[in-house]
Amino acid sequence: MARPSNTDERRAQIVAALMRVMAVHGYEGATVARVAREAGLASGLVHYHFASKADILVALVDGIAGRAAARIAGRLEQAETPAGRVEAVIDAMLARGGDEDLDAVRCWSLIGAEAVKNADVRRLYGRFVTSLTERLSALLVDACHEAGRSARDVEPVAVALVAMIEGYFALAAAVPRIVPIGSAAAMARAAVRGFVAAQPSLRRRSA
Amino acid sequence: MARPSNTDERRAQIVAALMRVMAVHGYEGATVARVAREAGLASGLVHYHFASKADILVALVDGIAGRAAARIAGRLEQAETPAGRVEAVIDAMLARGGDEDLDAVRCWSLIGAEAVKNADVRRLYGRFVTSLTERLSALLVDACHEAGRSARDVEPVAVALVAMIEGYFALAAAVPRIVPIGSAAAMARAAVRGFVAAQPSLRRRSA
Amino acid sequence: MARPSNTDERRAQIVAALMRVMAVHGYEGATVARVAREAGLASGLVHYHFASKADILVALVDGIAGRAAARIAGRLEQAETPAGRVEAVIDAMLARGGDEDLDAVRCWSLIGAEAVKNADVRRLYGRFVTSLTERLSALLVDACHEAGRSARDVEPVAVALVAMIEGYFALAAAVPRIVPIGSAAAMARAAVRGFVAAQPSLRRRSA
Amino acid sequence: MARPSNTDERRAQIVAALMRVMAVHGYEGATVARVAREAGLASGLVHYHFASKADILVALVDGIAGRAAARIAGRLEQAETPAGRVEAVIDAMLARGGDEDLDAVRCWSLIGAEAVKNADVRRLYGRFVTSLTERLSALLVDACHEAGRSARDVEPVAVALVAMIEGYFALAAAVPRIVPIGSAAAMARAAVRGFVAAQPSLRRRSA
DNA sequence: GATGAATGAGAATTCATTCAT
DNA sequence: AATGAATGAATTCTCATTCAT
Repeated sequence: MARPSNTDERRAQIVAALMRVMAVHGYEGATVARVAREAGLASGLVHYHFASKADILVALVDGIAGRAAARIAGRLEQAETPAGRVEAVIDAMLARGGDEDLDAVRCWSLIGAEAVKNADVRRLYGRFVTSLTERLSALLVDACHEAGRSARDVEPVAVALVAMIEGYFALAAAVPRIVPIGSAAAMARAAVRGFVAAQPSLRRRSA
Repeated sequence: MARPSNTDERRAQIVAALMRVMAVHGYEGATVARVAREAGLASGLVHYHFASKADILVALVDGIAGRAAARIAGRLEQAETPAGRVEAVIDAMLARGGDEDLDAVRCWSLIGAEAVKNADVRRLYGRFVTSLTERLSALLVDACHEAGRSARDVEPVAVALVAMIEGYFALAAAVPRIVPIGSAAAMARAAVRGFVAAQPSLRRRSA
Repeated sequence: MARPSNTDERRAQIVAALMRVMAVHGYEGATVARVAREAGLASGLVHYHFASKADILVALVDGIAGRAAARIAGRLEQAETPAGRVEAVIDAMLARGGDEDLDAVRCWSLIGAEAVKNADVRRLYGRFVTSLTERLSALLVDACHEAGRSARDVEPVAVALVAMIEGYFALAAAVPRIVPIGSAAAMARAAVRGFVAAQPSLRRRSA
Repeated sequence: MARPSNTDERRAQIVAALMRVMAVHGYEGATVARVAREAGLASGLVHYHFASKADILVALVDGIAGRAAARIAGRLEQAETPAGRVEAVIDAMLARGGDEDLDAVRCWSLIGAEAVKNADVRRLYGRFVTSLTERLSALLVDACHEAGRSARDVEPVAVALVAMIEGYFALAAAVPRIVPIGSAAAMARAAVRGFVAAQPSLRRRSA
């Protein structure tokens, strides 16, 4: 009774503010005071809703990873062929834009760096990257089979794709001009095609 | 005249200490006091040799980038074919190991993040990445021509390669287990082969 | 008219919670939020019933001192000789146990410390200690007379007894193991006997 | 070379400042800023010499306990009889005065309270109190034997003496007026005499 | 060149208290 | 009465940088 809880909205508001501030100032530079000001809140309130600054970061990692997962799921639903599903994942990760996206990309890059020293972040970052790799591995197997080719040694390829994706994020965050517009997704798709084409055929005797 | 200057050694000592400390604690976590202790020096001395902490970082970026450039130059000398030269660059960046290397990789990943907000670092990081891209572009052109294929649209490919390289660094720094040993260079080479093979032939009718 | 006031119960509930929390965390460590949680109330409610945190402490001092006074009164009623009455007071203060008592003892010790800087607490603490001293003085006079001895210089003895009592509280609160079980009241009684015995006799020549 | 260390003086300076401030404001009220101001130092310097505020308190406990031990040792040297040695300890603890002493007494009372919740302080406080008790026990044994009396059950007496001493500190800190001047040591001495006199004689058959 | 003490501007965090509901 | 969100001042602690020696 009295005072219905608005914790969820407040937390979201704070996390969003952290993302915007962090995209400009980095994680250490995103002081609680700055985040609070960006969110239009008193700084004490931030700590009312989050136990520590590190917890806001964790929530941000969760949020960005969750939205990426949602985008992937959405695109996968509409894909019809195995190869299309691989491309759906690639597009979900690379074919996007907009200001909020740029902030998210910058933050994701900073999060990868934060993972080097912060165990919680490392766990979440590692979980996301690992699950992305596993999903891509599975889809690549299907894509190879559909093309009548062996699916051997697919995992390093999935890792390479993930590396390329993460690398594009790093470049977009730090040296935005270097990535030709629209090239990222196209190049990743091409890499997949090249890989599938290079796999040995399974129909040796059918010729 | 009395004491011969040892500034250069001292600076190198401090930069090396920053690299080791930063690999563990990140840039903000690498306090001047910690760096000095790691270097075995009094903390005041650090500021005698460097105007600011940021300057040490700049020297570190220079150092890591310079060593990478040297490795590239060394491998290029021994390469004999255009394709071999592309692979030489890839190997120079990805086919390595050892503890010092892991520190360097971690730092490079952190440097990429630092570039998001620090203009000096951004400039150096951007310069390195840009020059790597341009060099790869040129070598890819040669490799395509050698294979009798068109060299159109080579630049996005170079960028994709650089993204993959930077992405491997990010993964190795944050989620070391995920990259199968030795797979990074192999995958990058494969990607190049796939790209060249996919380019249209130049000699179709000249035969 | 609608809701019957429950202020008294609520206040008691809050004071009891402060005692439990304070026994563990000290007064500063007993945050209003912790006290409210311990009492099972919303933190805002605490300030509905008490103007300030300091007021809860004052109520706690009152409560502990009041219960001690009640115990003294109870034991005094059953004592029949002057010496027995002195011992009744000693026992009321020292011969007890139980968990709630340990909390009270700890709090009383903390209250003594708080009195050093907090005027309100000092007043209440001083009032209790002073009245205890005065009562003991009066009872000691009776006990001396009953034993046919002079009652000169009784006040410092009463103070010494009070000091011993307060000191036992301090030790029990901070170094519980050091006080042999049951020894406190016994030692205080012995001290009284020793004192009375040492007073000059009044009837030496009257026989 | 260069800058000879002055850490010891600085630490002593800071500890002394804490004692003065704490005697007025309590431990929580003795903010690092206030202590620094009292010591005439920049607040950062306090943390250069002490890792935490709690560490200053620990040093203060050490200091007060150490000075008490030194006073005891000094008086013991000059005592010649067993009974005199017990009184030497009592006097070392109770027969003193002066402003610095009042601060120390107040602080010691606060320290006893702090021991309730702070493990480090509890350890030091307990160690002091325990060693005081043991020393008094041993001296009481000698005093009893010298008087030709049994030394049974001496330990609770030592504890009672320590309780009285600590209690006098508590009273002096919180309700200074209540203790008649000079009465504390006298009463403690009297208590000891009463105790020894009450012990059974060892020379039953010599009569 | 070298040392390590000194400075002081923040940083995260806590918390009594207030207030809208 | 009751809730729990909101405020903002205060606190401990950190740290790059400066400086006396």
